Amino acid sequence: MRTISPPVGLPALNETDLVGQVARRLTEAIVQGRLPPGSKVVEAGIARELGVSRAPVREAARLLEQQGLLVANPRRGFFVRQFAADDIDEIYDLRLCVERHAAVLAARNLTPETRDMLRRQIDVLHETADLDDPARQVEEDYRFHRLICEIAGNRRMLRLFDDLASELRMVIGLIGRLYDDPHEIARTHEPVLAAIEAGHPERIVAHVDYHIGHAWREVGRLVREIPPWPAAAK
Amino acid sequence: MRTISPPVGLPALNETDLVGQVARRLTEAIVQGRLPPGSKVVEAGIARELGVSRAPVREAARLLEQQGLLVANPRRGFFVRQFAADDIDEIYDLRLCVERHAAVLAARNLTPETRDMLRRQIDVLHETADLDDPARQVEEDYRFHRLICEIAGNRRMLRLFDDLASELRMVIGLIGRLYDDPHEIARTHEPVLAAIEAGHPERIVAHVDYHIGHAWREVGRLVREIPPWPAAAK
DNA sequence: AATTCTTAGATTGTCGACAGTTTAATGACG
DNA sequence: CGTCATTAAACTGTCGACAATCTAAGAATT
Repeated sequence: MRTISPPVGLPALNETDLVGQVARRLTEAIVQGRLPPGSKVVEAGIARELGVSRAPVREAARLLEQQGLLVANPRRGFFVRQFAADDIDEIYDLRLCVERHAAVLAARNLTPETRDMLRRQIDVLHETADLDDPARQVEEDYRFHRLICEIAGNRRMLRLFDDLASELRMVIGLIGRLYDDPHEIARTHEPVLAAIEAGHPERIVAHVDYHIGHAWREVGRLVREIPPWPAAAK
Repeated sequence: MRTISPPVGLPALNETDLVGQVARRLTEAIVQGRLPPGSKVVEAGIARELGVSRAPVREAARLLEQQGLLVANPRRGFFVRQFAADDIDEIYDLRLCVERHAAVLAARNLTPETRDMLRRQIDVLHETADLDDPARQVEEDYRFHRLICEIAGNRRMLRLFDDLASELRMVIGLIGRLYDDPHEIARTHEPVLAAIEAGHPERIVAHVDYHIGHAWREVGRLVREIPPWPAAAK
């Protein structure tokens, strides 16, 4: 005797989504540097470690490959991606191009609700700045930029942002720290939001350029300083 | 007794890349409309039809999912993507944003060689226009735009272009025809190249906007005219 | 000692099978 | 007749196995 289907339309969490879980675990391991760039990802090893078979691991690896965290060599296996300085330039070049556009669109679609969401996120950034938790800080930073893309309302643009962010998360995670003064970072988001609220395309682009350009230079500098990745084992 | 390894560094074609082959076959079937939008892609069926097991089919499907041709419903299978009018808008919005930038970068990197490649591709477009082969025409059109992205020199941007193009190819393939006068299309590429050769960012953006905007309106119109896809079987 | 050949171990690509879920068809009931 | 349970078929998610290939260690050769 089965009772009625659930009345509230809940997102229906994929109870047994092995592929997703494996993908998350792998991502975590990569970002935390436990799987250093250049190292081989042995399917059977991961599978044994997680108590699953190789099939879900393979599919998860393909996912991470598409996200740019892994590189596949046919008949040779998956390897953790190695980033060079010019990868950073590519990512930020594209990101800048897209986020400029996203911000302009977001301004066009801005409602009181979405405006408040952005403001609240800046508050969160300030709160997080006190926690001395770099990973969390980076995460909340992305959340702000992601919000802009969401408000822009182009799903493909949002996906692109997520892909670029996943690569950046890896790089930044490996660098370890990013910002010297987390509060300063929180502050630099404010003029971006102000420009969006004002709705002047030129001003928006100028502020986005300044903000992202800053991060670009910063990350680029750090990558060039600590270049040969931690331990390209194997 | 094995002779020496081949002296010339050839690309080493992946003899037995089942996943890739399956992916190509599937793509073909989708673009040609044999797998209509909304229809279910049964793994076992495809596998049997191609004489392989389900594993490669699954991985190929995941690939096409990332490319936006399929949609995965957990525990329910893969379905051929259904495009609505707003999908077209999303794709072209993003494409415009990216190609503007690509064209400006291409102008910056332009060499006599790459310039000639672009010119030659326009010639090819004119030649193809006489063939009355819409699919080929669309293909050569993409080749021109892709060249610009290649010359721009950002690999991630190129990949984004390819993904967007693969979605557009599907839509346009299903629409059947695209251009009334293929020669006119060939001609409209010329001012774009001219602007890139001249190297004025504003002029480049203006011409790219005009060219892509034209295609946007055209495709948008056709999609709205022939809206409910051919046969959303199943 | 350095380089090439040989061989054993490790790893990927692919396959067929099985359990659990979804879907469609059938029949019961209002 | 239409709605709701019941059952059978179809399909996905996952697994373990096997052959083909790659990798690395050791032997042979110069």
